[in-house]
Amino acid sequence: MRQSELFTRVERNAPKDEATVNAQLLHRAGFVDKLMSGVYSYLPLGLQVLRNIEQIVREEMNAIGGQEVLMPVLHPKSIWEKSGGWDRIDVLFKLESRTGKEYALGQSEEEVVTPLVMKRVQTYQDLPLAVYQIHWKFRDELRSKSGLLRGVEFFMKDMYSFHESQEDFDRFYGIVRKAYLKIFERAGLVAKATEASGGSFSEKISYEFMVLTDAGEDDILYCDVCEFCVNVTIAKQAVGSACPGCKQGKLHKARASEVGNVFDLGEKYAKDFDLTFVGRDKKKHHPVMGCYGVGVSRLMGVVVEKFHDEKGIIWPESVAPFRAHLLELGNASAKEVYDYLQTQGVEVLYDDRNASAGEKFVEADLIGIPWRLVVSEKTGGKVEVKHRTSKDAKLVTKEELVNAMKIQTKT
RNA sequence: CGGGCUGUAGUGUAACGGCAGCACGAGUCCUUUGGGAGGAUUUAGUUCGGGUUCAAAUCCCGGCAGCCCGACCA
Repeated sequence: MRQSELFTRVERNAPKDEATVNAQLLHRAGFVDKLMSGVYSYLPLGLQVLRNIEQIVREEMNAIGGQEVLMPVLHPKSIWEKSGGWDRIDVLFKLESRTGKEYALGQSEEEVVTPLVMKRVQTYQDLPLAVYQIHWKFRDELRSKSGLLRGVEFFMKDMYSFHESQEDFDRFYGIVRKAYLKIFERAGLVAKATEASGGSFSEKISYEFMVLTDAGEDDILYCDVCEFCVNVTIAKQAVGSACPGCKQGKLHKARASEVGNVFDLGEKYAKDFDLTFVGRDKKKHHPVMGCYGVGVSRLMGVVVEKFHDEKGIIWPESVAPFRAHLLELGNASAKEVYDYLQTQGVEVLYDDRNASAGEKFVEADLIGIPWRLVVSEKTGGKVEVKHRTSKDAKLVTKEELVNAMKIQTKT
């Protein structure tokens, strides 16, 4: 992609109202544009990051047998009355058409997926089943905040699983848990599986996947030795007390952002929508349901909160909008290098603009693409390669570039 | 939803109640080109409605919007 043709551009100043790093940097670097509080447009660079995260999530969900579907955002009132959500869920957006019909905007999709699955599940042989989608969600939050971290409209992966027994749900939960930790790891993050309350729809414990960041909204207690971690709102322990899990470590308190969650829905929705299957005992049963979310757009914000410096964003290679940022300085032309990299399948943003060297460097640091390549009169036919996190650059020929960019630098 | 702060050009910022200015950006031209270059020229603004006043960006009231704290976030 030629940067001269990119329809967004960077801004020198941060918007004065934004206090969080992700809101400031993503706006300045031209990744997103705020339409109103909690609602964003994703511009070319931002959309690419969103798609990259989405693809990681998709691959991991497919790997555990999830089947992707796309369900409606506009829902009839009737399904929300059946589950009781119409009156109970205060974040539910409700609309009325010109003929007076009432609708809801999806804030979660149990009401859609349960009847959908009911049409295709007859016996225990059809179970277990897991379907998911990656789509917009709407929640009428009283207060959006912190850039992409809490929106009224946000992009989310939601998966729903159906099981013939509680034991089978528990088994599957373990599989999803591993897949989730892998997703966050691939996005460059370390997440903790945290015990939390099940909310008003479930008496059972739920699990939240938390990334430690001061920009988050939750406080968690975690063990410094084992994996034990609990949301402070339901914690029975105090800061500094011994870990109830391993009995060795101490509990520490930290601020965190919830990037994923799991709910054990039991038989609630199956009963609401009368979803049954014929079991091995030849009798009718309600399946046990689970629901699993990953906040895709929030994840993008959390990545920026975790990976930035005073100059700008530092994208992990797995989610970066491009692998390389090619700058041509002065009268030199990097067109040949650009064409070559494209034949090698390297995603490259080519800064072919007529701008000063300093401006190009500053903007490249702000945008945060992992590898910076420079072609100038100084590089004498070679290309200068530098990782965003490194101070040192080296000169290589264009044929050596692909190899030179394989060397990972720790962020 | 309660409380606080704030609304001036695309962005950032000035202007005692008295001619709305500056910087960056954007357009054109010239010179520049290794860490936000220089010159010439052009472009673009007081959130909305009411009130006080000879006169309102400025004071008062209300709406709307943004941010922050809290509550909320099945």
